[in-house]
Amino acid sequence: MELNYKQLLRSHKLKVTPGRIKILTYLHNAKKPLSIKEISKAIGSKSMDQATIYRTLENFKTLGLVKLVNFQKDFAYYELADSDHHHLVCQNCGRVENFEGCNSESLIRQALKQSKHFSFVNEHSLELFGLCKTCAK
Amino acid sequence: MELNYKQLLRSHKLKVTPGRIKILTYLHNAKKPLSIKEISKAIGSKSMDQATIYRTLENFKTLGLVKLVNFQKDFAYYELADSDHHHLVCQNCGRVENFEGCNSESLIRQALKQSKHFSFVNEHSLELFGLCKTCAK
DNA sequence: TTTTTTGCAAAAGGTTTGCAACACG
DNA sequence: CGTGTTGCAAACCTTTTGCAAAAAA
Repeated sequence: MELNYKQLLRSHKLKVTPGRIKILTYLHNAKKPLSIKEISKAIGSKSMDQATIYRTLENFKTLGLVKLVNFQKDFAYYELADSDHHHLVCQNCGRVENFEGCNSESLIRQALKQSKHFSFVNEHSLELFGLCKTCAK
Repeated sequence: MELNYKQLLRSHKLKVTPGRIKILTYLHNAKKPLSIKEISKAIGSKSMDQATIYRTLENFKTLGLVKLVNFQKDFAYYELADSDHHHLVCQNCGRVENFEGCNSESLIRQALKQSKHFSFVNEHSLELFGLCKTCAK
């Protein structure tokens, strides 16, 4: 497990450091997007400075290791870029559930057909906001 | 035109003020999401304080007059909530084009079918990021 | 006149940056 | 040992807030 992360970092020409391993491990275990605050708290603010966490995630994002997720909050959420899914988000309690099969190919094809000025789509963001069953009662 | 905005404001129990009319008019004319900075510059920072613009848009958003749009930037973009469309965004020059027909009903139906914990979706965000034809050359 | 709205200035909160010390390879 | 990485503190930028003055109804 940890070995995979070492290789992953090396393959991106990043040095293997305890902080980077911790962040990757925690993101993996969480199985949902995490805020910097959550990551910082989980890892321990004494063991890793916030600035370093910000720099690490920015770094990972640029290299495509990690995705920035839009939860309509005023701070950033990140998740590992290891699979293609989107999120159902509870507007009341913040619960997150993944879903797959957004059929982005046909969506993008259709958008480009309508478009006058675009011929290429690189990435897309899609999130659904509603209420989980507990909060809907 | 302006009369419509007066009625719109009154129907939401908001007082009609020059600033509110200006913001609605400018959003209408722009036909694309605008940042606070753009709105402030267009309206004239002397004629309307930034704090008031923030308060006005927050207000409009709560009342459903305006939508917050996710452009993966670190500041907010708003547009009039008068039609249902999404955006193609150029990652190089920032150009924005609208597209319609995202087929959200079937998307939402499919997501809820997969979901263990959700039974209701209230709203969704969807944006496509790529390169416009000019920047793709 | 009564209530809402605005301007101003200060504060808050998230994120970025410079630089010297440190650690990986 | 050399270069990439980290910690610390300060700076930055967007957004929010308190309060008194001004404007709408």
